[in-house]
Amino acid sequence: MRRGTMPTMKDVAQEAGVALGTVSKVFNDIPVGEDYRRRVLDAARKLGYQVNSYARGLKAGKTGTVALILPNAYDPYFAALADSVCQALARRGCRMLMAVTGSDPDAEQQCIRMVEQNKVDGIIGLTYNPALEIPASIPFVSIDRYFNPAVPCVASDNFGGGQLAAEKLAELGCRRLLFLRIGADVPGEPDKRMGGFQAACQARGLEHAVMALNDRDGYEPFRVFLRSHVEGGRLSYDGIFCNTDRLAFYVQNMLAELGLRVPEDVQVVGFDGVRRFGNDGYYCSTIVQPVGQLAETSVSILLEEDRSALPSLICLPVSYAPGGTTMDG
Amino acid sequence: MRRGTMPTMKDVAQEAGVALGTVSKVFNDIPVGEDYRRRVLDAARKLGYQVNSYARGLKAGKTGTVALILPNAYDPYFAALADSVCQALARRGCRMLMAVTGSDPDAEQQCIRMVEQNKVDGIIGLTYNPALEIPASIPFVSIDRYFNPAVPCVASDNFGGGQLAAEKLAELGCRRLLFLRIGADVPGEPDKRMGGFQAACQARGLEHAVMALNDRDGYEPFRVFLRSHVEGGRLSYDGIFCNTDRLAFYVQNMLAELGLRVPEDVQVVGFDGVRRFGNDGYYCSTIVQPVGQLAETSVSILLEEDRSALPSLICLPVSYAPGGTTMDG
DNA sequence: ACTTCATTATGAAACGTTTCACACCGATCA
DNA sequence: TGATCGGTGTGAAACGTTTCATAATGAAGT
Repeated sequence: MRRGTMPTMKDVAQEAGVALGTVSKVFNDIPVGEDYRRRVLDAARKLGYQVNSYARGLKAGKTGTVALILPNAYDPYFAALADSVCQALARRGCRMLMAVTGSDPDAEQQCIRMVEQNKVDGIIGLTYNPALEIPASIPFVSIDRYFNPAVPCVASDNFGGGQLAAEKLAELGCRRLLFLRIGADVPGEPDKRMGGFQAACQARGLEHAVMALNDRDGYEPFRVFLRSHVEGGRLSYDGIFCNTDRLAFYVQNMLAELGLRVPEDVQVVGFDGVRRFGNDGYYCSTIVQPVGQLAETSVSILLEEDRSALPSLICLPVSYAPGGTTMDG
Repeated sequence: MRRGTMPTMKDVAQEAGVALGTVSKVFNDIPVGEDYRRRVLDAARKLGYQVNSYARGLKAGKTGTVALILPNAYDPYFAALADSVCQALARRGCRMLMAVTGSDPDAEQQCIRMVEQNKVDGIIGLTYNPALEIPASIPFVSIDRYFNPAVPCVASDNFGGGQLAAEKLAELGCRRLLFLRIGADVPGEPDKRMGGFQAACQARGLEHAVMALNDRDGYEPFRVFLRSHVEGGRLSYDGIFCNTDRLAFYVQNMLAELGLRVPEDVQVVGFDGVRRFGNDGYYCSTIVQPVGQLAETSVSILLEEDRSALPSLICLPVSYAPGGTTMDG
C-alpha cells in the first residue's frame, strides 16, 4: 500500500487478495462468501481503512447526511429539536448538517440551495416561507408547517392542544378565557392552536377573547392590552392561554407588574413544554410537545425507502403538564 | 444537455462553448478572461448549475464542511455556541456538521471517526476525553479544553473570570465567600475559575471556602452542605460563586428552601452568561462568556491556511453582568 | 461425460470534479 | 522577418467509490 495517505478500497482488495468489487460489497452489506468477507474485514482493519463518503456520495448519490434547517439553534424548543434529530439520525448511522436561517424567507431559500448542492439525502425544515421552492430531487419533511400536501408534515396535535388548554383552564375554575398569540403569519400548523381553543370554549359555552400579534410587533402591545383590561385591581380574564411558553413567560412578568398574582388571580398555560434551565421542571403550566417523537418520526419518514405513498400530515399527541402557573401546582 | 438530471460542468462548458477546465476555474475564482467568465456564468445560470460538492470533495480534498462535536445541543450554553458556530461558518461559505456525544468519552472518539470518514475540513470539539485520539490529518480546535499544546484551544479567560467574580462579590460587601463547582474531572480550562477565585480572595485577604463535586454526584450534596452551614437562620457565607449558571440556578432554589433571601442574605454569582428564556436578561448575576467571539475565533483558527505557527491557547475576555442575585440589581 | 443452470467473484466503466502539461496566440526584440 | 516569451484556454488523467456485464465455478440433470 502507498504510504502517507489514507488507504483505499484498492489497497484493501490487494491486501486481502480479492477484487475491488468484492470489497465494495462487503462494505455495502451485499452478500459475499463468508471466507471472502472475513479476508476483507481483516485486511481493512489491518490497514485502518475507512470508506470515503465523498467518493461514495459521488457515485451512489447516497451520502448518509441529512440537513436540518431551523430559524435558530438557541431557542430552547429548537435546541431540543436539533438535539433529538441529531440523535435520531445517529441511531441510523447518519450525520446532521445544520443550517440556521433567522426565520428569513430568503435565507431559507438560500439554505436549501446550499444543502442541495451538498447532495444531502434529505432535508428536515422548520421554515417560515410558504412559497419555498423545494427541489423535487431531495426528500423533504416539514416540521410544524403544513404548506403543501405533497410535502409530508410532522406536527404536534395543535388543534387538540388548543382544546386541552381551554379545557384544563375551565376545569381549574376559569370562566373568562383569553388567547394570546404571537408569531409570523405562516399558514402552518401552529395556527390550529387557536382553532382548538375556540372550539373547546364554544363547546363549553365559555366566554373567550383572542389577541394575535406578529413577531415584528413585539410583546409591548400585549402589555398595553392587559393594562387596559384591568379594572379595580382585577383583570377581565381569569385564564390565559399563550401560544408559546416564551410568550407565557413574558405574560407572567407583565401580570406581576400589574400587581396580579399567578395563579391565584390569573392562571396561565403555555405551549411547547420547554424545560427550565435546570431541566427539573417547566417554565409554566403548558401543553407539552413530544419533541423526541417529532424528531424520530420526521427522520423515519425522511429516510423511508418507498416514497410512493407518504402521509401528508402526521399529528403527534400532546399532553398537559402543570408548571406553577395554574392552581393544580 | 441531458434532461431529468442535474447539469454538470460538462453541460455548462458545452452551453458556453468553452473548455471544461475554464468552467472549473470560474467556479474556483482562478483568473479567467472577462468574456469567458461572463459566458460561463450566463450558461450556468441558464442551466441552473450548482457545483457538486461531493465530486469536489473527492478530487480536491476540500469539502467546505466543518464538524462541531458537543456534549449536547439543548443546554443553553452549548445551544448558543452551536448557533454562533453555524453562523460563523455560514459567513465563510461553509456548512456545519453537528454531532452530540452525551459527554461520553467513547462516543466522542466514535464521533471523531465518523466525521473523519466524512472528510470534513476541520473539527471543533468541546469534549471530555483527555485521551482523545485526534487524527493528525484533520485540523482540530478545542473549545474550553486545554489538553495538549499541539491542539489549539480557544477559551474564555477562566482565571480572570474567577478573579472578577470574587472581586465583584467583595465590592458588593461580601466578607465570607464560597466557591461551588460541579462538573467532570477534566483538566481543561474551566478549572481555572477556581484558581482565579482563590487568588483574588488571597490577594484581598478574604475568608473563603471551596466545595467541588463531580457531575455524577448530582446537586444533592450541595444542599446538605448548605443546610449544615446555616446557624440561627444565617448562612456562614454571604457570597457564593458557582462555576456555572446552571448550578447558580439550583443554588438559588436551595437557598430559598432554607429561608434565605437572595441577594439580601446571600449574593450569588454564576458563570457562563446564559440568557434567560425570554432573552431579556440573565438567570443570575454572572460572568459572561463571549460566546460569539469564541465561535468566531475557533472557526478562523480552524480555517487558517498557514498551520505552521498556530497559537496553542487563546483566552477571550469575560465580563460581569448583574442579574438580580447580587445587590447591584 | 457433457450440457445447463444458478451462484458468485471479477474488473472496467462511470460518477463530476480539479489539476496540470500542453498548445495556442499576440507581443516584444534582435 | 523570425525567434522568444508570458499569458491564457484546453482537455486528458486522476480522485475512490458503485455498478453491471462478464467470467468462473460447482452442482444437477441427461
